[in-house]
Amino acid sequence: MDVALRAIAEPRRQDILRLVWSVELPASEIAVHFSDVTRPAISQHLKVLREAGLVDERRQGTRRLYRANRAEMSRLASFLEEFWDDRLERLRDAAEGEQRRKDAPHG
Amino acid sequence: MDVALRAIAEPRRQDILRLVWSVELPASEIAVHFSDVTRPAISQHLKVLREAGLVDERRQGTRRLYRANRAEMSRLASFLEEFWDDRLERLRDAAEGEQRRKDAPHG
DNA sequence: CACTTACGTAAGTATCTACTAACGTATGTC
DNA sequence: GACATACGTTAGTAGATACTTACGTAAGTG
Repeated sequence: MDVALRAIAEPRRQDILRLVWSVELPASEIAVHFSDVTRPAISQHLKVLREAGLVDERRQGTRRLYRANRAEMSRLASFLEEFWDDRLERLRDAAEGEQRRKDAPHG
Repeated sequence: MDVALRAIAEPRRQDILRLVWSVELPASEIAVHFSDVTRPAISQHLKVLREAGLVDERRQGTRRLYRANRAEMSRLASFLEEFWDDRLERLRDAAEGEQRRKDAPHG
């Protein structure tokens, strides 16, 4: 999960993800959209995204078609939402421990 | 926004955020929870989190009390959700162009 | 087969980053 | 004032990372 979070923390990879959000695109066409960077750099970003599960790859002849994996993106959004989750509050409680009694005695 | 995303991509800072999610804690007490790292390291992480707007700082005597900024975390979660948003789809459409017609219309 | 196309991979580099040890600073106590 | 406490900051370092150029490879074309 942290792998995916770190992958999407990079602006360049966010741009790539948006490009292939609902269209499948070959690597070369993705690279064309970024004039300030070489094709191998994009290839490396695609590798990071693929290993993070954020894009899927499909081969067609000599081409490799990429598309965003929305399910994985959804899990990523859920991860952030879980910061608000009650289950995590209980984990936190363990860390708080005595601190809580001092500040607000139950009653 | 990328600042916040990059800030939370670090597991150590995720742990810190969870600690101060609903309790205000002084820096030293936060540091105590991490035995494999020194206090200055935590101090530096707190700076990153503060500059990203993910925690608020309050001074009390010689101590500095930290607490998570839930509003900013909420905005961060929204940012990820916006990947699904129609507004972004339109931006992407510009990049797609004709490609869309050739493939299947997204139904 | 040679040649091209489309792409990943390797090697090298500059920059970033998470960390430690040492130092600086504000507040409180005597 | 001297001293302790709580904390940030600086300088330095090992490792990660985003990039470039050069090379490797698999699939198509003649």
